[in-house]
Amino acid sequence: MAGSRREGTEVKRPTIADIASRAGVTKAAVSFALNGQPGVSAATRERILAIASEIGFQPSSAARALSDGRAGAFGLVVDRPARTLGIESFFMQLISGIQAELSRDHIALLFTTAEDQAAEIDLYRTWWAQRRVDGVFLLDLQLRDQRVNTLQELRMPAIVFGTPKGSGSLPAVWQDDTAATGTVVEYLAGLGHRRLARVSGIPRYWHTKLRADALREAARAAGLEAMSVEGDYTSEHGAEATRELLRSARPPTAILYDNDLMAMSGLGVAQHMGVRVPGELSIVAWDDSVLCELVHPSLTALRRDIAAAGAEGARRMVELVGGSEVGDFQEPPPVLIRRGSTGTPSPPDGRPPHPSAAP
Amino acid sequence: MAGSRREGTEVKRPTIADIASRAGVTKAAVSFALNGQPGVSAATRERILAIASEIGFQPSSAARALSDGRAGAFGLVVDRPARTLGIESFFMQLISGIQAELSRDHIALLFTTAEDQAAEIDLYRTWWAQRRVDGVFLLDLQLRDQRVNTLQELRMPAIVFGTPKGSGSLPAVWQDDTAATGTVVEYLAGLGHRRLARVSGIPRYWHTKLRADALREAARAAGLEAMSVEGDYTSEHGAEATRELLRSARPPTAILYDNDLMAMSGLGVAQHMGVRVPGELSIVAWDDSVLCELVHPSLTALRRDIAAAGAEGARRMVELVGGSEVGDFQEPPPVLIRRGSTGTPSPPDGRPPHPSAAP
DNA sequence: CCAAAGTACTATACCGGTTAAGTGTTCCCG
DNA sequence: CGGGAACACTTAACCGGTATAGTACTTTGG
Repeated sequence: MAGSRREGTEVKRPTIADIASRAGVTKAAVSFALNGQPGVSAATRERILAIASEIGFQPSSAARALSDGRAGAFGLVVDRPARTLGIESFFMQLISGIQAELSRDHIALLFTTAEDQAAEIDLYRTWWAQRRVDGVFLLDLQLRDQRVNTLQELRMPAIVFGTPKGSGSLPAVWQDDTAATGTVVEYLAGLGHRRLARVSGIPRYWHTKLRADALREAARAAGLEAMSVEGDYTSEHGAEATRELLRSARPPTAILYDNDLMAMSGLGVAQHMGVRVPGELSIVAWDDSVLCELVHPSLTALRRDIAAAGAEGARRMVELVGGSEVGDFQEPPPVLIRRGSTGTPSPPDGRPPHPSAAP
Repeated sequence: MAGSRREGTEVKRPTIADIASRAGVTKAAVSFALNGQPGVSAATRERILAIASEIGFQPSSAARALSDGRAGAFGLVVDRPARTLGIESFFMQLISGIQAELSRDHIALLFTTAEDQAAEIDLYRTWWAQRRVDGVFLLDLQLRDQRVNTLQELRMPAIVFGTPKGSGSLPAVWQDDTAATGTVVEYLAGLGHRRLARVSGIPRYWHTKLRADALREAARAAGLEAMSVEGDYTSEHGAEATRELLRSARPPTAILYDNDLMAMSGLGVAQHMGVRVPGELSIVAWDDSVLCELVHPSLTALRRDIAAAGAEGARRMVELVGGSEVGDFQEPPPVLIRRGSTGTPSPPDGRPPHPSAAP
């Protein structure tokens, strides 16, 4: 036969029918035995289990999905531009945390990127219509997030990573951005800083807004000045925002960046401008990563156990599709890792900041 | 009823049976119409298609998988330690390239991390036994790679990203590490360098070996000295290896690092030791990324179109599971992006390398 | 004008699981 | 000793598609 499609080479994978005929019982009996259901004697169950493990039986995910209406898989979509690095170790950690929880139940994770939010929503609709997934994990909740509406409309189970704000009926696994911001402000105030700045992430994200509000409030409470410049997580914006802040009439003595990448490029800009870190400027990064340890001085950063959050989200997802009522979960507060980029600010304006800056 | 499992809230998703009853035909007729098979009149086909799109019909992936024996999904597993960042933008680009190709056919991608290679192999076995995937993408081929044996034994389709060496019968999408190494050596020799070094990746990887051999050969051909230090892609090893090289009796004037992260920490070490870059030391990174643009001076790097490779791999995977014979594919040669970290080496030993180094 | 061929379907089996309902034994108890 | 329950299964339907065989009706040709 010409044009053979590797016929005959396919290895027949065992089914419960194979086990049944070997054990001399019916498919139903095998199913009962494998699933721990009553209806078979201990001896028969034993024999069936032995045969199953001997021939390396694993149930067909498709057959099971078709039969019990569960896909046995969850979905995770990213629609951030792929080039904003530094955030990406986040995904690896999140995924390994999620998977650690799911692999025990042989649940798979569909992971992919999408061009934009519209494409992401399309993907949810398609996945749901095709019964590819039993639910999805949502990231980076936005102020009026269309995804939440769509998922609620589809009655599609979802767990939000980020913030319970604006998640509607969707359960959230969240870190307390407000408290974490307070921690940073307290720490900097304790060092003697009086003028703080923040280079924010994209303002349409909820966590950006929460952190902005928290900074304003914490600064007010501590009697500090606080200013904010908008960034977008890229190093370019981090650099630009930093230049702007340092050139201003009353530059801050400490800057909190919304991610590690911007913090890192901010450090580079400061050093390039002859501003000593931490002598004249302290730097704090939100999201700890190897990047923070890599630069000189290394960056003080807020660390969060992302894998643990992923695992918690996965657990809640399993409960949710199991039909339980699931509530929000607040992660342990992020820990401030103190490194070389923060310190007591140098004496106020008027003194020459450093030798080489003399006109 | 207590303990209700959200009964009654489930939205019934449409099936071909729904379309059939609406159109007044049988399921078979609907199937023929939807799949462009003969057996229905143009008018009926039209009517069925209209109903299908009106009710938003999408075929159940499980039913289709069960029926035609295809999972409609491929798998991708990473078993690198999650903390070696800098490499990770690689995955995002690869995945988006793969998905760009697969989404057209509504094929899904299962992505996950594994503790080690044994866990990765277990996962392949499980996926295959459960018919979860139709094939897998393999990364970071090792010298005697157990995964290749397992996949061949299972007759499980697979596409290798990396090198055709040691991939056995598995088709590979690969970049020419040998030629790329030659490009770098030529470039550095042209600048006047005579002593090159390389901080390698993990030696059990094929591409590490290929690059090592290529460097030795290219250096010999150009009449240059070449040395090699082993790294493992982490910044710690990059730093340590760099210190070792720069402290040696005859330090190199140029170092090629096997990834961006090591190159970056190598730059930090050099600067910390008072070695001017690129004056006294030129630095080249394998794998371009935002990191390379972020540091001062920015890093000369080899750039590869990872998304394009992913797309090519996905195309070949589809052909492979379709039963076609699929061969290896060589990617266009990586491009050397010249940045500030490379230049003409300063005059040979004996001159004081820099002011502050005086005893 | 009637058989052969084509058209447009229908009926049905199948993929590999799960599960409700049915059947034949054995056991227990009044 | 007879009837019901408990046990250990079997039978058969179902999930939602695909594919093959069969059927009724129309068209064609010698």
